[in-house]
Amino acid sequence: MSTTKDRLLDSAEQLFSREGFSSTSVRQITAAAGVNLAALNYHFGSKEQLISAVFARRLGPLNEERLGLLERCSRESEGGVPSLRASVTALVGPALRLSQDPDRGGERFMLLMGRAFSEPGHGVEELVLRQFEELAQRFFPVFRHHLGDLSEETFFWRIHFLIGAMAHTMAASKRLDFVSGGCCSLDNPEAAVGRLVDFVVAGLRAPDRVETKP
Amino acid sequence: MSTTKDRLLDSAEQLFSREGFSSTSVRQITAAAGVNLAALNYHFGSKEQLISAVFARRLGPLNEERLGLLERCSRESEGGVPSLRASVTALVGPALRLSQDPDRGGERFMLLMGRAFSEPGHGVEELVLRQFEELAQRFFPVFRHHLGDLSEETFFWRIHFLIGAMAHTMAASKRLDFVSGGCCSLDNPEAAVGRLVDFVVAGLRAPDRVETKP
DNA sequence: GTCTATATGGGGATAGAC
DNA sequence: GTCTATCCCCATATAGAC
Repeated sequence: MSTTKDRLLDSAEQLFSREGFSSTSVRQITAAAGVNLAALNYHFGSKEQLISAVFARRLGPLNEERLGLLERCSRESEGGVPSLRASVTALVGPALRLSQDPDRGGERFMLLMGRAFSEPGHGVEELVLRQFEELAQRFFPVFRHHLGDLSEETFFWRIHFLIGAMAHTMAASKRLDFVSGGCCSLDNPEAAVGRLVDFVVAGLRAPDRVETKP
Repeated sequence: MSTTKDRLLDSAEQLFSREGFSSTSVRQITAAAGVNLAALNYHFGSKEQLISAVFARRLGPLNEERLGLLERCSRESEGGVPSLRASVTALVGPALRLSQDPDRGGERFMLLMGRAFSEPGHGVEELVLRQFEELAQRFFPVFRHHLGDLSEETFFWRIHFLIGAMAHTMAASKRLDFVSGGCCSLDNPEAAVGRLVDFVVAGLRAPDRVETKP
């Protein structure tokens, strides 16, 4: 039997992903969860703290999975440094698989990640960026090891593009349907991971043609 | 002298980009514009129609610029087909330059584009996708001409990644500051365009390693 | 075209009984 | 932990005078 707290988290995740944070009222959430209006404030204190809780529930395990994969690749590689392809896969694979797993929020949670940045003022942006810092500390040095030819500026720009391609793939599968006229979809996560990694690794490895200003 | 209508559009653009659509009230908008509350409904009919108007004002000229650039490249190329690099530049260049031009909404409008997709229910998503269709009709055949080796499915996935990298670059310059520890920024749009094009063209051209299912 | 005043409805949060 | 009832505030939209 699911607890009141869990039902609130589930209903909130679903409604926030469909309607946005501001457009979703606590009355809608409690009604959908089949619990009393006052239970929300009792368990979470406020609507804002509920929003944070919705994110924290998914983000922790996701990032642990990414770090665990990276570590496994490190141990299995000679020299202790995983290949660029393997490390990019460790970063984007868990996220894309999560986005197709209905038991862990599936597509809903990925839509929410997009919203975290584009609908500010709920404290979520900070939460997500803080979680990201831990990833950066572990992943960036590995990337840098394979991309020593790039200037520092170009290196970070490339990371930025990588994040963009990944975020868009997670959050915008509906737009993929649209641009492809229906011929592509995300139902095969492993193929999507492969395609994303192909694209990103080639982009990261492109020669650095932009002069850094002196 | 700016008209009431323009002042409402400017204030709305600014507030929507900072706070989101639902969180911004018509009272805030009219107060910031220094006009009467009722003027908003008089000129635009409703808050929703104002939102659409904010987008339509910027999106039309932007896409015309992109199509114009593509056409110019076509005329200047032998055979009438511009290079992959030139056509990608025609697509992403105007958007990145716009995002740095305060006279045309600058960064504000780019944040709004992100919000258009992540805060639904205001009719904006449809508006943006409709505008995008015209771009697709002109740009996609050129891209396909240079990427004949890819399966159709992989081709559209690559376009999807291209859009992701572009959208993220436009909307998320603050996150670039963050991931780079402050060493990168968007103040030099031409360098940013160059870096984005380098990354994207290399990604598009990567060999197709994913088997299409039979 | 612009204003004031108001109609009408919903929002988040809480006090206090059970 | 859960409920009811309620406080107080703000939302969008419009009617009707100027």
